[in-house]
Amino acid sequence: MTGNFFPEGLERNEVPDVVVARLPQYVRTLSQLLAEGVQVANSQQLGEKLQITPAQIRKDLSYFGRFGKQGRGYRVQHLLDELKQILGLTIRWNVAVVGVGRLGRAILNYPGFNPDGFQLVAALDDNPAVVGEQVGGLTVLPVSSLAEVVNRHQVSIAIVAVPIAHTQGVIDRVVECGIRAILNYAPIAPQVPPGVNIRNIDPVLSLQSMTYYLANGAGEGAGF
Amino acid sequence: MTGNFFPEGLERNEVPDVVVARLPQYVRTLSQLLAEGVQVANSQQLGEKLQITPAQIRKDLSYFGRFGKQGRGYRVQHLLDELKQILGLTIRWNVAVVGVGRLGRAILNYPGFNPDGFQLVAALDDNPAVVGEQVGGLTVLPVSSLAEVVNRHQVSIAIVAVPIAHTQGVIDRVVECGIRAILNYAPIAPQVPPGVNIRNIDPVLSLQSMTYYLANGAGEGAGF
DNA sequence: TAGATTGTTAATCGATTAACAATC
DNA sequence: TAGATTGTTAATCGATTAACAATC
Repeated sequence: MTGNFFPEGLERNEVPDVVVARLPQYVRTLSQLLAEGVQVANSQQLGEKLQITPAQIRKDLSYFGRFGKQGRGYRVQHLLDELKQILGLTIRWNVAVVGVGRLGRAILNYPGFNPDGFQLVAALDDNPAVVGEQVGGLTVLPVSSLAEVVNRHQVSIAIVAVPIAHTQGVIDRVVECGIRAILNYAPIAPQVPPGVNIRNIDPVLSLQSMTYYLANGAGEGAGF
Repeated sequence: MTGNFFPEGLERNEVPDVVVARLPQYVRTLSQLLAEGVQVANSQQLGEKLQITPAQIRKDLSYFGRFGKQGRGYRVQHLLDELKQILGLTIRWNVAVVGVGRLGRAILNYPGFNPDGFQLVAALDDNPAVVGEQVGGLTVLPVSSLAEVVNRHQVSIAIVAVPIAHTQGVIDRVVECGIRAILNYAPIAPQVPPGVNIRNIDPVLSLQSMTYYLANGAGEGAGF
């Protein structure tokens, strides 16, 4: 899609997933610092904000290049730009929401995706009572039109918020349409073929791991 | 709060957080198997369902006791009961929702928490226009009444869904009221003192780590 | 230049997996 | 009993942290 960002001959595959998962947090913190007018930050200061050791921050960044200056630290604006580039956040990503029930509606009306460059461009549902309705500024389309919608709008991400019983089936269809990134809100862990990314938003699992600590005394440190 | 569940003299602290985080998934899978009428399952079969190695499942379970029979496997009902007990899921947990904006409303109307033993018993907001309103069967109370509400309803978990600017402040107050488990929906990582558990539900972070793989070719295996 | 902080290598730590004796 | 699978120990793997030479 876009070029690749591995200057020193590093293979993409060498970057651990856990490192990639931290980069968006770095972007958040740097954006915040920028908004506060901070121009330069060192790994120590970033580490405090992020609750991560300075060594880890430097190590993480080293997978992608050299972004700091010895004796100084990192220019906030510069590092932010670089990380956004690496994460593909300079591109606008078109997103289709499949499932316009209670949860789907909340997602379609949630204003938190667009500021980060994610455009909800289509809403789909299989319930004839819902198709045609206007939700979050979009006309709900039948799921049967998925392939067409994906092509027409250049959709590369699907947010799936359908009942458990339909989730795996819907995700299979989404994958068939060429989608390679899925955000799933159903409380199951759907199977996807290699090369397809999926993340599950599952608040009940989070609650259920916390009750362990509530029931068995003591808590963790800073959570995770 | 309740008794502790470490038969062989195991210290609570020895169980890695990552293991605790997997237990709710085991519970899910076992519930599903039970619903399908499966009575016995071995670590191999569980591993396939969960996309985890059989060795890991056995290792994880061994932190808590011996639940299987050599040559047979695990009785689904029995293991499920044990894990629910360990996770504290036999208790009913009372939950307060702080923040009754769009997101808070979606949460209060979401039917997915109660079936798992979490009771939403109070809704609080600081907006005078919202206080007094009925949402999800609850009358919205002012945040100033938090301490009283926590005591009266024996609340031990807070779901916080307030704007970023207020999140840290609200969470500080929640902690002051004695809450030790927090589910935060604001897109920041609030600081909490040791002994307090917090989980952040942050779909934008999930999307932003997926764009990395979209922008830089290839995907991961089965997601995470 | 002297002081500070990066980038990177090596050491440590912890989690996952393999292997197998115990045992149902 | 023979076969299967657990529970557990030891080996491996990978991620985090410490340390320090390079360098701004």
